[in-house]
Amino acid sequence: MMMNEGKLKILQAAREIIVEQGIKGTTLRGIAERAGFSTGAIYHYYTSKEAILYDVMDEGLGEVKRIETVSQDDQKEAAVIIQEIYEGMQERFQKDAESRLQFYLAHEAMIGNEDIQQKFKVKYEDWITRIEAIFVRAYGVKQGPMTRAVATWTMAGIDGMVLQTLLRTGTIEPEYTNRVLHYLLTEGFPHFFQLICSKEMDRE
Amino acid sequence: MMMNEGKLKILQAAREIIVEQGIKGTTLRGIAERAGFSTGAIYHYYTSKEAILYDVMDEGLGEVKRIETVSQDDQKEAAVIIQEIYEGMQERFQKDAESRLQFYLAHEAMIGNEDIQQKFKVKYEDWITRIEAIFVRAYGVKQGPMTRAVATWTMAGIDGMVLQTLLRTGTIEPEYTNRVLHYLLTEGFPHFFQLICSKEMDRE
Amino acid sequence: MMMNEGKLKILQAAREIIVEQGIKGTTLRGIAERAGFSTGAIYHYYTSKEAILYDVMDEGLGEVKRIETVSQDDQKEAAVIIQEIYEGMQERFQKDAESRLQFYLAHEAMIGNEDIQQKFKVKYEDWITRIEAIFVRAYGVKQGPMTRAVATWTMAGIDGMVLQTLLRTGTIEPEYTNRVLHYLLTEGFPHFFQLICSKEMDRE
Amino acid sequence: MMMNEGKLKILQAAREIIVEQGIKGTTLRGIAERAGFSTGAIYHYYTSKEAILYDVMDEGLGEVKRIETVSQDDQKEAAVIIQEIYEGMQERFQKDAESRLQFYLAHEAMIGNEDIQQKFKVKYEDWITRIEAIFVRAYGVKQGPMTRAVATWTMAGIDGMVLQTLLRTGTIEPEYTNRVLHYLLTEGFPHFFQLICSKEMDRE
DNA sequence: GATGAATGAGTATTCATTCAT
DNA sequence: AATGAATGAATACTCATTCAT
Repeated sequence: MMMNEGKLKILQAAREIIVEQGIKGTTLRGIAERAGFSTGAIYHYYTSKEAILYDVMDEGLGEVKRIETVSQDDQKEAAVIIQEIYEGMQERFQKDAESRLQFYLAHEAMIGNEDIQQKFKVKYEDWITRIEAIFVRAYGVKQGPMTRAVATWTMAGIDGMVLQTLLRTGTIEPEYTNRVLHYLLTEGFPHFFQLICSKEMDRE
Repeated sequence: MMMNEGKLKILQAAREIIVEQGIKGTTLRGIAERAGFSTGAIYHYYTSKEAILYDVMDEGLGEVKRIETVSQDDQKEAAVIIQEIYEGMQERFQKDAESRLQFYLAHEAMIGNEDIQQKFKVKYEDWITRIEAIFVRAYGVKQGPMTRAVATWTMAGIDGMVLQTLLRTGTIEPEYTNRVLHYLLTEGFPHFFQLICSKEMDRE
Repeated sequence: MMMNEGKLKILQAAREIIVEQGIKGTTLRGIAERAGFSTGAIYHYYTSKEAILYDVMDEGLGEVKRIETVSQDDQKEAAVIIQEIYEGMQERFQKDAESRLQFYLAHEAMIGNEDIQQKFKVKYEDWITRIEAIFVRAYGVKQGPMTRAVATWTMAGIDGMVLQTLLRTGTIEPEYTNRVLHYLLTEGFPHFFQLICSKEMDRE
Repeated sequence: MMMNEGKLKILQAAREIIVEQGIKGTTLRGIAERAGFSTGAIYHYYTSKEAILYDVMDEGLGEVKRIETVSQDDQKEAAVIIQEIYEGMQERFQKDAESRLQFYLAHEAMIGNEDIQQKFKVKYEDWITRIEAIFVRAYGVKQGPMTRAVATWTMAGIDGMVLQTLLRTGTIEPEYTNRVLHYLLTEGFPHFFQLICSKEMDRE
């Protein structure tokens, strides 16, 4: 998707304003001003405000990696991989602006924008698949509905923690939740998969 | 808090419109029309739109129990308690409209509404404390930062799953995520607390 | 003009609010509340807000004496009479609320309310006539266009000083303006009338 | 201060409506219509109705000289100077629209608009200072609290006469009040200052 | 392409007035 | 008489969109 300089400026401006003011507080004039255009000029690049928001969402969801693909270096031990994902999540919690944009877009999607809903579906599939792949490699388990389910809950847990961070609920020190996360990744999940495997075997 | 019929009609109308259109799309005129009032009549019950939204939120967050307080019947076995909380969560995932309202309010809180932010803070504290209490009783562990941390993650997981539900990501069948939830509650968490306890002892 | 208790309460309330908030800020509901009535009840006493304002003006202008009629005690010396009028004016400058009401009504009259304009005309005639009478008696001059003109300027000066007081211009200490007023009344005006009289005689 | 055509149109429209209907009756829609704009267009020039009124006042009070600065031509005799100020006042009484605007603004200031109140304070100081300077030069007296006090009363008298004119009290023919004004300026005030000076000397 | 003035429908809010009770 | 809920037109203000230049 070729995108000229003007469009990029507009998108960047829109993203910034959405993060600062929310979609409700994002006006065309505000976007134009921040992008360095006149209000009228915007219409040379986009036919409507709606169109801009659509592209913001498109780009916004596209850019976010959330969970980086773990390097395909097979030599790495499980512990290293887990450490990497742990640090990745930690980093995720810091990215306030990006998370904010994400939740604002989710909000828009919920209101009924089906295009965005479809994009979210694809994105979540991608994110969860990546997490699942990491688990499969790190824990040496067979990929299947249960690995997917664990990955889904992991994704959900991250979303929920980010939400609490954005809402500034401050109900607990990160120190403790991090220890839980670390334990889950290094000991809880492995143990969990063992239980499942043995159960599955029991069934067989 | 006595609440007359007019206020109830207005709140109900506001709630419905928020769920359908989001807070952005919720106009006073819309509320008035759906409540069967003229625009001016609204002001007999509420001094501003802000005040209506505040009440919607107050009621909205107040009504939602999310995790029911576990009955104080000490005779119950851990398994029964866990089953109760499991079913409570299941039920939670069904309440689409209520969840939607919750996320819209969260959105508003993020944009900067400090009243709502404060409410959320209080609510999350309450919810998490309840979950923690259940864990303490069910698993027979001592209450402390780690029980709180686990409760916080549980809350986060639920939020994240509700979000995925509302976004209709449909990345996995509920059957599997439910099994993960069930395992976590019945075996994962107990084992997890054991690990922590033994670690704590090692330290000593 | 018989006036029942309800009407009096309403008028008093209206007067107070006008003084505090101006006519613009005077609402029927506000009047009703302060008068201890329901909004609807007002309409048993007055057919419209306009009618209330009209009565406020009627009463308002009627009550104000501005320059009290000097007692008709002929024994008094000029100096005493002048002292009385001087003190009357001093007192006038203190009556902030009453002055305020007066200027608000004048404002309304200027906007085009002809009834009020007529009332003001009558009132000013009355006020000026009183001042003139005092001058005639105190200075022992013959009543005529010139005594009237001096009285008119005196009235104007008082109005202007009250206006500056209400506007809080604070351009000078009352001490000095009072001395000017005192000199004018005790020496300036007598001298002034002498000059005129001699001029008039010159003409003859 | 560059002021484009649109702003000027709006100010002119606002001024006219204020004079016709008072500030209370001055609506944005009314201004827009008379200025030949749509309601929204107004906001390209002014950020609020408040801002328009502020500019009206700023211009309104700024333009009004009331008492022109007497030419600094030292050759002029006292009589000439006094004649000039006398004619200036005469002219003042004619400017109905301008005076009306002034009283409407004063009304607004009294209601509590602190910006306008401040402007009035500055303006009155300026006006009175000018009158005082004229007196000092014309009568050859030393500037001090008493010259200021006389100037203040002169200003007050003018205001009061303008008020009576606007209210159409018509209690006396201008012929007579003008004669009083003329006598005051040419003989009353000089004599008055003599009296004061001699009194001051008596004290010493 | 670019500008920014102009549009007009839409928003929350106010308030004199009405009317069923 | 009295209430106060209800009305609806009016108010200031916003903003996506258009269009002459």
